[in-house]
Amino acid sequence: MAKTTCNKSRWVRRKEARPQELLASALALFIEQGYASTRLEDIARRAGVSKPTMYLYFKSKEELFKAVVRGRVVPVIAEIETLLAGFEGDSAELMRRVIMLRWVHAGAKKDAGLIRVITAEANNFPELATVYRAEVIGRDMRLIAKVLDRGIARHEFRQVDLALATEVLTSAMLMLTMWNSAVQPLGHLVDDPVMFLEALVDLMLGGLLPR
Amino acid sequence: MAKTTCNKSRWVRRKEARPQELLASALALFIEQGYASTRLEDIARRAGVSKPTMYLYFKSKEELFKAVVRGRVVPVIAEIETLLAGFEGDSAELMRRVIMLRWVHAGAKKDAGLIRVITAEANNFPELATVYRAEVIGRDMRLIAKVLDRGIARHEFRQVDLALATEVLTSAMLMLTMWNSAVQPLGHLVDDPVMFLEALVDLMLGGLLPR
Amino acid sequence: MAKTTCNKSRWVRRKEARPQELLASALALFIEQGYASTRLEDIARRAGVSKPTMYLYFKSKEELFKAVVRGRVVPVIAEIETLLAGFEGDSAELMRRVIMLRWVHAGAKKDAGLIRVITAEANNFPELATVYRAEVIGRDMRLIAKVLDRGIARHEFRQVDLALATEVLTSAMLMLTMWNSAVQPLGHLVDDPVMFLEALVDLMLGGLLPR
Amino acid sequence: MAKTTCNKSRWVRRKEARPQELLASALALFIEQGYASTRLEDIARRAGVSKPTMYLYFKSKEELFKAVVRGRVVPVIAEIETLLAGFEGDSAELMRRVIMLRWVHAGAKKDAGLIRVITAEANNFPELATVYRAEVIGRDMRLIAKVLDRGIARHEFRQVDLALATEVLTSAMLMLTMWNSAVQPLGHLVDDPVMFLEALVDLMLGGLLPR
DNA sequence: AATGAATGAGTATTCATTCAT
DNA sequence: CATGAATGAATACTCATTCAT
Repeated sequence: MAKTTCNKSRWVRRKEARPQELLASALALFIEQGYASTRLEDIARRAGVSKPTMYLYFKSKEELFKAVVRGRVVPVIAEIETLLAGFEGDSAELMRRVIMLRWVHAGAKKDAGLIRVITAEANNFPELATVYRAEVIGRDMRLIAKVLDRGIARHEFRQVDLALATEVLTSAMLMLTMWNSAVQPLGHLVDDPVMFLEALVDLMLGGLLPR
Repeated sequence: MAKTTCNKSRWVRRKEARPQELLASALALFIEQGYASTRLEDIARRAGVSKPTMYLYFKSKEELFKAVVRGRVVPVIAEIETLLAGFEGDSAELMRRVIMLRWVHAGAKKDAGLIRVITAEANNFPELATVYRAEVIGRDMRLIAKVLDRGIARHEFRQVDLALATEVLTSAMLMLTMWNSAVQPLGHLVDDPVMFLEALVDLMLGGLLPR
Repeated sequence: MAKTTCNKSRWVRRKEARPQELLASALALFIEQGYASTRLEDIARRAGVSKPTMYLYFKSKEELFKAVVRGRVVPVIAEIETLLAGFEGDSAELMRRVIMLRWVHAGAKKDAGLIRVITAEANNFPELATVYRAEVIGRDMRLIAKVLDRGIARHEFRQVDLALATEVLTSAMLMLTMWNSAVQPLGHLVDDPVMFLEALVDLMLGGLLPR
Repeated sequence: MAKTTCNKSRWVRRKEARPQELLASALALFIEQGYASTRLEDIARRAGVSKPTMYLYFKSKEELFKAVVRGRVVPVIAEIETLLAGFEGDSAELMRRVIMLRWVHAGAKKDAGLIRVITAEANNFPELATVYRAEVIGRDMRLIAKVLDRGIARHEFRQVDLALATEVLTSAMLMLTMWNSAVQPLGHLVDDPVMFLEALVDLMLGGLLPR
């Protein structure tokens, strides 16, 4: 059903695809240039439509931005959550896998750069920031928290403060995401994301102190 | 005697102070609203001058922005570096102190939010991003790297990869800075910065695994 | 039937006509007030459109000016050239006719005042001046030169220096044009253009010296 | 008296020289760039003073311009007039001399380009144009008219219309002046001013028709 | 549904002009 | 007298948004 849309014609398919094309175009440009610096006209052109067409689907530039953000809110890490629901094995390994998966499925993708835009526009779009914080980042954190919780419960991890440890881990991951998406000019804060993440996990698990 | 400059006329002359006032005003507004959304007029008003006055000191909005960023480049953590040059004692303690100092002296200040703006505008102002990466963030990283290096040399730390460990630690710190400056609407990613940093240090040093 | 385009709404669409209307408006105002003193807004208003509309057709005030000038370059005296191609009769008469025709068809028209603007802005728009000199004035001169050449070849004129004689004749004609277009305030340098031209021809042909 | 100004000091001399320096600077720049495009600041700099200084001597940019023009009104051709008052000899020769003198003493000088500016700004500064027309050009014309009158009276010239012949001759001369001052980009309408003038005189006197 | 054409409300920037010293 | 500092009033240009087709 739903997804089977036996498109009567290419034209009809277009009609239904338009919003998605616009959202994708907007997302890409917002990430590249920021919200304020991105011209509606460029978004339209990139989506292969004319400027006024956007107004058929979104009430304003602001609404378009909101739609872009909300579009990211839902689907991101749902899969990861299920994937790991049934995991057996030690929590250190689980942690490693979760973090890597989350990177591959989300952080590494170009779209992840949206977090940069939202952070930048936090004061101009408070509600957006709030929603994003709650739905996207919050979900990330819950993911991490679960793993930590499991590790502690199973005495595989020290009894650290759950909330704080979650924050620390998430911070490093998010920073990687932001930086990685900030394209060329910032120069890699991080040489190789995967190695960075491995080091993160290693340090988080084993600490600096010799044992 | 006499001429006790009681200037209360239409305007006041303060050649010396003006640039600093303008830079401060611009910095505050850029952090609050981002580069593109900040109107020159607002910067001027906040600095207590009229719009054209800025052009007496800066050639354009862009130059003003660059000056703002360059102004941050030099002084930030010079003090910390000296402070710690003569430190005696174990490296774990040193790490704790460095991170806390850096927070108090730099990250906690409102100005630190500039990193958000630069990250956001990285593609629009590549040179700026490069400079900032090299001069400001780079210095941060060198600071951390020194501590790690010392710890490893003295066998107080495990023999981790220096570069990667530095990246991990710095990332978490920078994320804290960005988030903390993103004011209200993003909601605290981090409840209490100091506790966050303590947790960071604790985890970094001791790891999650029980010993 | 039906849709008899009775557009009386906030604005009207006339893609085809607009550029010409704008050019005409700009030409008139440039001639009246000069390039620098003419405000884009006035040009727009006079053309019955809003300011931004001009940017739909011309990239900048400068481009608009260039277009105005280039628009004059082509068509001016083409007709005269053909008209006179087949002329039979003595060269004195031909000279008289050419000069009068050129006046009626070009110099007497309001548009001719453009030469004043171009002369005034010669240093600010060198390329324009060059083009105008070559294409418009140059054509005028070639016209005159042909007549002179013919007269000399047929021994109807003295064997004067062709180039110089052309310059002299053209100068007087152009001055008439400039002055005539400079409207009221300069006071007529010339009382009656036609009489002026007749005197010019008469003097040029017969000279002052009695024979 | 008057002109002997035994300047007490260099400083005092300065004070008296200032207006002249400003006028000269303004004249040069107005000729080069036109009235509207010339910035007060540039005029001041070229005169070696600061912007506000001009306001000590002239009420506004407009007044400065007027002063520039009025300054030209008086002295220009006074000398020529006297020089020729006592001329003996035939009028053809007189005509030649007058025109050449007038060129050397006035038209050839850079300042003569002012006529271009005034022509350009005729509509914006009507009074100026009127004054200039009457005082400067008018004097030129009277000069020519005298010569013509003399020639006709002495039966050395044909009995042409005095006013019209004057206009024709003056036009060519003025055009030469305007063009010559319009610097490089217009390309010489006239290859060599002196040869141009010789041709002018020759044609005016002898005409094109063979005798 | 889609768009070419048009515009209102800005925004950075310039420049003649004026204070206060 | 002279000027560094400051500004009000413009002006070119941009951009999100809307109309009419």
